[in-house]
Amino acid sequence: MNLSKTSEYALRIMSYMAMDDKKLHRANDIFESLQIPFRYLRKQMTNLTKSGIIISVQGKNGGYRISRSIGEISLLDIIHATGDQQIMTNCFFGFENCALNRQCAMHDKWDEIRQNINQVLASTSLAELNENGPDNFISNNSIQITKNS
Amino acid sequence: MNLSKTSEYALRIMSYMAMDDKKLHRANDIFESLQIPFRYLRKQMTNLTKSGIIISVQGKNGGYRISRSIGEISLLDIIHATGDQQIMTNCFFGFENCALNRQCAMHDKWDEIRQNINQVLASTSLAELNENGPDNFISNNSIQITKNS
DNA sequence: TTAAAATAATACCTCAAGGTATCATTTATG
DNA sequence: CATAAATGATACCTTGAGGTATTATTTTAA
Repeated sequence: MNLSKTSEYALRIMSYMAMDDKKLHRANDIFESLQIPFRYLRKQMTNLTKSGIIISVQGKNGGYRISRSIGEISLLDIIHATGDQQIMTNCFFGFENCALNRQCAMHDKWDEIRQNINQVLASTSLAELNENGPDNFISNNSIQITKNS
Repeated sequence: MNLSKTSEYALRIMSYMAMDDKKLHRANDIFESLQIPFRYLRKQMTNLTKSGIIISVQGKNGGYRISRSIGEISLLDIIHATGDQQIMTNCFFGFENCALNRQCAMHDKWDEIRQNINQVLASTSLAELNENGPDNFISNNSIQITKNS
């Protein structure tokens, strides 16, 4: 009933990058601010690049940059970019055909919740998050983690 | 962003048992109707018994029965009975201290969603599900599964 | 042109949720 | 009392998400 860790990470990464949205961010900088396991972060930056939501510049002085205007990127876009297409689409009881055939006893109530969540995620942009105050989405319980390459 | 399979199963099991709430249901009957993997079902029936939401009668002619009035059992109760206490309590970004210390940029919007979900789950009883029509929460894409004990 | 600093690719490891297998225990009934 | 029919306890297997390790590639700049 929560987002996957991968989606949480992606949301934090994109939020962080959006603070300076024209800058080329190095994986190492993101790691030092967000404390996401470094090698996993690296892997995911590549995935996000493949999804097109960020672009990468290889080689020395390389890094990552947000590919579009932060006003045009919704939280739902970010979640989708992680490959998590199934955000709140399933039947409450987990029935495969619920949406198609007969509806389960929770269908209407659950559908309302799903639509609500999707609406909030789709209508909240990175730009809007930024307006809620700088860096308040960065972890505030930072136990220092060492990088190990 | 979905319930655990275990919680889905528990909801289906309880919904099924609620259709005849005074009856002693055998695991085998529940299996034949719901097509939940038999041995996993058996294990979970024992877990639900330990949680107190159902009672078990051992020995020949034994089975399981709902322990309280179905008007008094909410969907949230059932989810909690599976040990899933974390239903929609977490920070959107996954920060540990968000609720306590500084709030993340999504705190208010997300809190509203969480409260909404919890309110619906806590206020919907098994009795109410039953009113939505008999057995419409039973799987309708039943591929016959064999039991193997 | 070579070394250093960055990302990319690939393969592997770990752990918990979901699922399976086996044996033990309880109880009704012939 | 013995058997069958039910649940209980316990241990193990499987799979995918999350995480790690190693090597390759790209690019800048001394």
